[in-house]
Amino acid sequence: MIETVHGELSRRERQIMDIVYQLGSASAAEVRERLPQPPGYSAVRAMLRVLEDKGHLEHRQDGPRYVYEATVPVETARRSAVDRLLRTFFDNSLGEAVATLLDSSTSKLSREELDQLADMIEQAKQEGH
Amino acid sequence: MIETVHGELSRRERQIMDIVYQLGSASAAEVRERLPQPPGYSAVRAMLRVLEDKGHLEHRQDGPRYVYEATVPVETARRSAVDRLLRTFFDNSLGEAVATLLDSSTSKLSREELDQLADMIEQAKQEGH
DNA sequence: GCGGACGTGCTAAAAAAATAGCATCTACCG
DNA sequence: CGGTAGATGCTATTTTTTTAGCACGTCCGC
Repeated sequence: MIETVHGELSRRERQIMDIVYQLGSASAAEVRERLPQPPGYSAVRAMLRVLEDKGHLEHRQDGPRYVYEATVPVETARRSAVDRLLRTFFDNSLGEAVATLLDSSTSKLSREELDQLADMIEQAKQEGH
Repeated sequence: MIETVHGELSRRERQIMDIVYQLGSASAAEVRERLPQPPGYSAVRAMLRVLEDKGHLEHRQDGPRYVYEATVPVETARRSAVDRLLRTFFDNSLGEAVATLLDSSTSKLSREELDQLADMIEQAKQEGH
């Protein structure tokens, strides 16, 4: 079982990885802007370097600056993040989890999205039996 | 915005909080058993104490031993964990998230569960318009 | 009642993480 | 050009995390 993002990372490292995943790719400055109680610029750079050493990030040169990106593709990281959430908070019950998502107050689903989901469930039923 | 569990915790602290949430409540020994590369027993106890100091845990006496529990109710922690996941990996798209859950290879949904979900979506449609 | 297994509290120490500072390099504008 | 803004690579230092150890208390079976 791979934990990919969480589990073995320190506090700041985790925060940084989250930001990088959220943005897709990011420069040191972009990361810094989004860090809570952001440390100095070089602190951020130092941590990016560490994360690169550990193999979690890689950079490419973009003009004058480095742009970092996760080595583990977002789909994979997402998958394991979901698994982790499921395990920790939903006792691995997919149903419960979907239920919580659906009644999320954070964001509303549009009619189309609901239809899409209904289709997906329908399809799951087909495949299921 | 409350991050409740993640964000401000150190590596071990996070691991411990996850375990406590997963179990509902736990003794030092139970936590230790589940920690990856578990440290010594007193190390675990020390961290539980720290987490209690910080206000994340509280304990009650259960016979001879302490049993720890999160101060923030599961529902709340769950909610903010979900929000975080949504933000980090799904660009706040509920639809995408549900989709990922549904095609999870980790666990299959039973016919009943699928029906339940269909109902929930139906209901969301009702409320929605 | 006595000894051991299993608790706890506290403290000290080792290890890791987080941060800042400096020297240097490069691109670009006036 | 020359200088300024913004990068980078290192290294040193401070702070936090993580861990172990010791002294003491309590419950239970023999």
